[in-house]
Amino acid sequence: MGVTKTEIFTEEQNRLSQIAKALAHPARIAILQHLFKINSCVCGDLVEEIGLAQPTISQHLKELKRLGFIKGTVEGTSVCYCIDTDNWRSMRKMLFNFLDRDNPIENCC
Amino acid sequence: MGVTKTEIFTEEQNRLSQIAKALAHPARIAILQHLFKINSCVCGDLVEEIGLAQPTISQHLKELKRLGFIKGTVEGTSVCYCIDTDNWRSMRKMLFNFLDRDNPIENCC
DNA sequence: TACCTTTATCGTAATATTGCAATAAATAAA
DNA sequence: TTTATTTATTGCAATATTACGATAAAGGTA
Repeated sequence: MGVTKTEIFTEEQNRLSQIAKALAHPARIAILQHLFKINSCVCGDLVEEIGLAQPTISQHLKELKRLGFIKGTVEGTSVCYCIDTDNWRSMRKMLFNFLDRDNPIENCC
Repeated sequence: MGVTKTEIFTEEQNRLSQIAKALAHPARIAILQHLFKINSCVCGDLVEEIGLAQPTISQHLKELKRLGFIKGTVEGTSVCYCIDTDNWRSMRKMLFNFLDRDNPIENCC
């Protein structure tokens, strides 16, 4: 049917997959990398930096903002984006907790 | 268009987004969690464990296998799945490297 | 006010994803 | 060989995602 059956999964499973989904596009990875690289806000140079059309970048920014990875404040005619540090840390922590396991059985199959 | 423009991104950006995409579904999170929980292989009880139809689970397993998160070996009529430890660690490392940053500027906006 | 700049939204086309019934494939057991 | 069991594949319908042109919205400037 094309729609995920969220109701049969736990809160944690749904949350983890949502966080992962936000990172599941190279443009959104690139946006986050750029924000960390310049170590401050970004005010509109993402379109030339990344090479997608302005509406497309706007859409990706909206998605990152929806999940809480970034926040944006209006500054004159432009909007200033930066990492939302608190949310970034909490989502990173969730992913770390999930990923930081090791299967002690090296060759079970 | 609906198709991601992979050619304008770096190898790393594409790889990271692919890894994230594999985790971007609660069923695949649940499968991996289950594999870690039982701490060994799983031979076909995932359908009842998760609650999706058998072809759907098979599809998710295929995707996890394609990315290298799990591996499966035929064992009689059934197939035995487990975490692919080496790949798991290397993909985890990539995600860690990407996620383990902090923006020193707390409130730039 | 009129104009410019910047970002968001709308509408739409192309493609991808999710889910499952039906069925095939593979192997074990009778 | 026939039958049962388990998993993979096919085909399809419903929905989601990606991308962008056109345009709106918001605020600054002349």
